[in-house]
Amino acid sequence: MSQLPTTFAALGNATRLAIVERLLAEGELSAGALQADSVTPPAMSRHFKVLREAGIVVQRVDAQRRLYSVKPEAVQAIGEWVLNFREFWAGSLDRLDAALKDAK
Amino acid sequence: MSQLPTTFAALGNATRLAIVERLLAEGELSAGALQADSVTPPAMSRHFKVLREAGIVVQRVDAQRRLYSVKPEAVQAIGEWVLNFREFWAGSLDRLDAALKDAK
DNA sequence: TTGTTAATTAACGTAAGTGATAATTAAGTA
DNA sequence: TACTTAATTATCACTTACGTTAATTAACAA
Repeated sequence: MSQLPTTFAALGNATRLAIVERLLAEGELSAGALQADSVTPPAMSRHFKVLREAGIVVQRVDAQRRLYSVKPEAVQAIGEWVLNFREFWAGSLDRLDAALKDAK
Repeated sequence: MSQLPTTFAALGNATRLAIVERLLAEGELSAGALQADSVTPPAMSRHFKVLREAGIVVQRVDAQRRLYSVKPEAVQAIGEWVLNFREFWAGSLDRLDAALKDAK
């Protein structure tokens, strides 16, 4: 069974999407560096857990710090889902198919 | 403000993702044709509402029937979100950028 | 050892999501 | 006018999601 619904659900929260976008833009960051002003650390911690369990991020331990980064496969899976329906885009996206394969 | 979290949240449910996938693969379908065995019609109806309010599908009325179809922009927005981080894919997806623009 | 920093887990309250059955609306059809 | 079909809205029950404060774990520093 596909875990795409789980992936989408995890990204279906503004705080978590912002976390993922920062990690994609800036690379590996600690929980503290990702801390949002609008939410408390415990709440952030549970958002990280949701992202981990959805297979979107991985955690690396460095002393007291927890360093997070995005798993490329997760974002790639979304890209491929969009591509599966490329006929919908007037068949103009076939080039992406090869591009995604190259990235593997 | 972006409505991407709303889009992802709407697709973060297996029943709704299945609805969207059928509409993408088969085109416009009625609520009845989309009816899943595992859920009751009222539940399906509310799933349609979530998808409508997220801007993912549009409803067209034909007598007693409600015909649904996917809004291309919604899927396109997801594709563009993935592309925004194409550096993450080793910069190999630049061709998709043009492809998505062509589809507009 | 004691204190500080970083992050998580525990416990709790409240809001939102999801499902069911029953009732309602609206449009055909006999 | 009934009757049937298609779908939605109303109501209710239950679960999950999300946020808070307090407590705990783990690692480093004085």
